[in-house]
Amino acid sequence: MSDFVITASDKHMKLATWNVNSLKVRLPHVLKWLEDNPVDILCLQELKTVDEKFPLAEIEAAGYHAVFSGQKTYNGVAILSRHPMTDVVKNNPLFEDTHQRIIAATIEGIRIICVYIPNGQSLDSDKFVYKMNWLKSLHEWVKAEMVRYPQLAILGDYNIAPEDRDVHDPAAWVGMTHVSAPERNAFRDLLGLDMKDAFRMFEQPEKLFSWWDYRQMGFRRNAGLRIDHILLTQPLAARCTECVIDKVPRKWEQPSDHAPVIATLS
DNA sequence: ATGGCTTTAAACTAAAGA
Repeated sequence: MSDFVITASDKHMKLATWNVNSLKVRLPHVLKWLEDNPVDILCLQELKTVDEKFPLAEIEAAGYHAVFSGQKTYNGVAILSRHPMTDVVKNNPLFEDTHQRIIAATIEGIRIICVYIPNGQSLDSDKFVYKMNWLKSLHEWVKAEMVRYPQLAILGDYNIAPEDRDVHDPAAWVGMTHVSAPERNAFRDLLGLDMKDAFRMFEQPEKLFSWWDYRQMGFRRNAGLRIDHILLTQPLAARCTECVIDKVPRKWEQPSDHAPVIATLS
């Protein structure tokens, strides 16, 4: 009998991430998307609202627990989960930050880290220095967390297109943030902690992105970048059977400029 | 074309995003 007991780590799980670019504006999209895609865990970025205005009642009515870390106007992250969450941590304890860009929780034995990595603005800006310092500190923290939590996933908006094939027009992006060598090295350093980019574990369509510029009909021209990622430690990567980007909500009225990314664990 | 589009906060304009 005990041979057939299903333990938490054997449960089929779907993990997703979505930069919603204002939860106030996009709440109807989030609720509709969860109806169509009842994932176990959804990490959200760019809430752009304070915690007092987080739509907890609506999220709970949809069958989800929620933990969140918001601020006025900018940034803000949340984890929605069908299962209870424990050991919630807001921001990287190794990095003093006035921005709310990280929230972590343990769900069904999996350590989930939801990140909104800084944009960087331009390579010669103070914001780029901030982005690189932020990434360096994230690496240090994740390295330590992996020892405590062998089953660890980092989901979010990385604001890094890891390779040229993740960029609609690599020539047009030369010298821009999101594609520079230091940013790509920082992404590779995270993979170097023995993590897998879930999307690249599988055969994927060419030119599939997770963000498209609002301007100049970026989505219709497929002028996009793949900057939203799900990184998995080996024990989770071994269970990952699929990773997809869902372009459907990008076609809805008044969409976020990002699309959700979903990983399935067996 | 330091433009293009969207959001927020505030105030009829500016900052930030990517």
